[in-house]
Amino acid sequence: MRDELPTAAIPGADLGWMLGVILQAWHEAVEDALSDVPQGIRGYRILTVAAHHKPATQSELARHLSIDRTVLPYILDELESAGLVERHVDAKDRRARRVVITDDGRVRLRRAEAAVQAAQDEVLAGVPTGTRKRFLHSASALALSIHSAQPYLDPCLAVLDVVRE
Amino acid sequence: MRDELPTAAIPGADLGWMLGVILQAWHEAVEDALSDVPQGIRGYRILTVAAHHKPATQSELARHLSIDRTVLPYILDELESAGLVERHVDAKDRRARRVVITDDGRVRLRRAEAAVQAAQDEVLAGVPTGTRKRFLHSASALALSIHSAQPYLDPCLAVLDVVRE
DNA sequence: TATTGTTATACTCTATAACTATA
DNA sequence: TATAGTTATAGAGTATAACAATA
Repeated sequence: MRDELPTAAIPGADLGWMLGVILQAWHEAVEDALSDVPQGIRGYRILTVAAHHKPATQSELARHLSIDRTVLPYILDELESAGLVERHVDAKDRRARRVVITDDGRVRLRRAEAAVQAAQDEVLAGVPTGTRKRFLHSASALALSIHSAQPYLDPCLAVLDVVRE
Repeated sequence: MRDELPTAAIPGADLGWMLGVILQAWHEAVEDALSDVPQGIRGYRILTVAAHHKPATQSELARHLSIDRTVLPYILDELESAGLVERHVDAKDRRARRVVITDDGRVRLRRAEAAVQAAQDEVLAGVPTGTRKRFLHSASALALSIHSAQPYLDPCLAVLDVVRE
């Protein structure tokens, strides 16, 4: 370990600071691009998971979004009253609700995905293609490494367990 | 543009999500390692800037930390009453206070830097050295690209204007 | 008895507004 | 008049606690 760290190169610009700068720019750009999706980025993520994974329960969604489960109801209420998702009682465990995306939800998601992609491209536009690729790939590897090492007994979301259509 | 994006590869794990996972892990580990520094990460960053840059005003520090200037007083109060920094009235503009680090502050910072480094190493330990290096370098390039494109008329902090001892 | 989802409440954090002292 | 720093207050966001339904 003890790599050639940019941390040492620019005092005050530690890794956390750098990631904060990037993430903040990403958030602003993407939140802006998602003005027509209820609850913005959170609503978008819920739609994404609902569309591409097998229906998750609210607890699973909460863990995936890294928020408390008590925050979910009002987010889902908005998505549901906008007709983008539905809460289905799980047949095997009638306490749990599976969040299912509607046809309208899929249409809205499709538009949103394009908008998010465009916004993200703009955030990344300041560095050359090679740097961009290296950043996306290494960030992906690192995030999955951290995520899969989470001490959850009950795993957050089987991120790799994707339902391919 | 339109690179081979992990975004498309793993639905629900967009760039913002990945950075959030990494940054959260970093925050937890580092905040933990900085238990003896008043105000944790923020206190640490203030000490770092005060030690390695020419003394910044509180407005400059606020912008560097991406917080409102009204949040700084209570942070500085703690650092000052712990004897780690001092507020010096700027001779050229008696309204402004320059935040200066004390000798005790430098000692505390030295310990803190080692602790932060160790914590960060642990966060990054899950991926191979090459990935780690690529991540740190590309993140650095991207963060500086975004940061220098900020629409501040009054620049946040001349990150490159470092005072080398 | 434990867990899912829900609601109400309390708490934390942040930003807004108003003030002072300088410019 | 505008800006740096400060303070008090209001607002947004979050978690804590208590509840009903189900396991």
